[in-house]
Amino acid sequence: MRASRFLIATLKETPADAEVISHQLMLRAGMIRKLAAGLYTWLPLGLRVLRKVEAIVRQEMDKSGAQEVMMPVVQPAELWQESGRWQEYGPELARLQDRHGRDFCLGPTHEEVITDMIRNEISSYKQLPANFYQIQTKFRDEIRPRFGVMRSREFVMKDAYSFHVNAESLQQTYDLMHSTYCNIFDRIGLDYRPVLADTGSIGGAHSHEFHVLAASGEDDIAFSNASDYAANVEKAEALAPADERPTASGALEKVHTPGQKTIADISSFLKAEPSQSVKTLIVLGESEENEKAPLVALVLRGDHELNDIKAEKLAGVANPLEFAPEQRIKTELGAGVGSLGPIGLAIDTIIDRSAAHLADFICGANEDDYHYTGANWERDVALGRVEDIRNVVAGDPSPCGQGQLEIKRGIEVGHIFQLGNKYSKAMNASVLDENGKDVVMSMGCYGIGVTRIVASAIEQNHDANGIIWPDSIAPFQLALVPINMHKSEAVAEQCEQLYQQLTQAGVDVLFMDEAKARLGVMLANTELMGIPHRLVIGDKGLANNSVEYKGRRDEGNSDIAMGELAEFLAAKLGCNISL
RNA sequence: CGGAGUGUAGCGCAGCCUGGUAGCGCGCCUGCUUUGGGAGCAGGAUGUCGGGGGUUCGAAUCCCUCCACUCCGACCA
Repeated sequence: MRASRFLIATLKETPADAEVISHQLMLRAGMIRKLAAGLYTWLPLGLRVLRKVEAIVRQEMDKSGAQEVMMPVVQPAELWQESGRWQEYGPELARLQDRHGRDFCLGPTHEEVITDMIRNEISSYKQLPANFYQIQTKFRDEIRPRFGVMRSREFVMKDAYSFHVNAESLQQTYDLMHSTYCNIFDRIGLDYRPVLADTGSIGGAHSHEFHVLAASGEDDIAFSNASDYAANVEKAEALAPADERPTASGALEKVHTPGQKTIADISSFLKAEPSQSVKTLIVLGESEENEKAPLVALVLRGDHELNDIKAEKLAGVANPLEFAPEQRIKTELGAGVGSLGPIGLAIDTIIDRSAAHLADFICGANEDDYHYTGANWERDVALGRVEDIRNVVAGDPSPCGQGQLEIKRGIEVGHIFQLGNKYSKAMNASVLDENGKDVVMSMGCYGIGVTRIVASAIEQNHDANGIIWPDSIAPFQLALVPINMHKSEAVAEQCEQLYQQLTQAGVDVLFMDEAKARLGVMLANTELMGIPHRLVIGDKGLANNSVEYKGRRDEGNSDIAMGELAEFLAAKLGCNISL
């Protein structure tokens, strides 16, 4: 590509509304432009990267045996009503009507459409297992789009759906997708981890997320420092402490704690560690329709955080989790939220494993401005139902039994699920088995955020001068930079010849052929755009029969003799070049 | 939706408090000079000052209202 015929839309200054580095650099390098909140135009430079990511994803999916299809973005409401998600999905599902008043939505995902297709097209177990994928635009009307294409409303996703006669077959394809995803992220060159995950609103049993590790990530990932165990913090189990609970050593005492409400208040007021106290959260319990939900108390150690997802899955707790209104707490429990505790509490109480392990702890006395010290389970209050309801923290023992947990931030770029028969059952998608009997298919689904990969690659690969693309997805492999081309026929000729030869060898070259462009501008642009390899051709070098090479991560230039250039570039670019 | 903030040229911003000719830097166009790391000089183009309403002789500036966008919390690839 000749720079004179390519839109180089670099910016010197960082646009004010870009927060994270990948968003800033994508704007500055001229990859994307914002059209409206969460909607981006991909400029030629950005699209080149996006296409390279797509190509890798497509190759690896094809290699796994999956078949590519393309489903509509606009989907009829009937299918969503059939699966129940027309109601379940909420305002994130963008709905619209056609001119006849028929309801449609913009597809945020395609389980319904693929299941509809499969139930019509596949009727025998002999056609299974089968895995279909597409790379396509999705629309989710996110509450708060942010970070550029990292969380946009319209984005490109690779989504795949597999169909099976039984759970074993599903597990096989799931494992195959797991390794396919690893291949994809390995090839792109990302620092990532597969982690155990919650299945969320898509539903199903087993699930892994693939996270790119980056400080700007929106998820917390817990890792074992001694094994390859990794899980989303939402999902990571907090084990019960292994040792015995200490025995009570002090007497239960009620102390006046005027105005001390938060754990931090109480701890400093009583000169105790937050970990020596418990906090008591009141949430709504499960209820029948039209019935007032009962209150349920959740008891955690003072320094721990409630894990909503764990809590709302428990029997007796409303799903989704909802905190009780303060007014109800006050009237029904007789004390405000700052003074609650398990002792003498007349509602169902669920105690976190770590809180259950405390002895001589501090808790609210269920009377405003009073707390207990020296409280002990069994002695002062029955130790009722004990569950895991907290987020793990760094230093917790790993649930795998080896080592301790560390916590890092991750960007979710892929997610694989075993859906089971959630959709196939609701939509009556079945095949005949070898006995001629109807069997509802099992399904798996597998997503990759293609646009998000582009942003996360930048999050992991940049410096003060701009983007540093991994070779696998760079918009151009090599920048060809002439010095004073308009003055030197030798430079012009040599560049033109190199450009032709490299292009013919299949190398993606950006030839900075704008005659009067200043060197500094060209160099700054190639660095900002993150082009991994660069050749600078000038009269001085040519006089010595050499050109200058610099890798994007290299400290300085190296002079390459013309005679050795072909071999040198072939090694750098991993392809055959003859000059 | 709740909380915080911002809308002035393609981008980054000043002007607003205290009403009176719409500005600066970068970018863009023309010419000349320059050319081994974001050039210099000279000339030039570009604005419904987010929209609507009000106050006023007069509004970018004051008041009301609507809209958009960004950031902090719940969603997810």
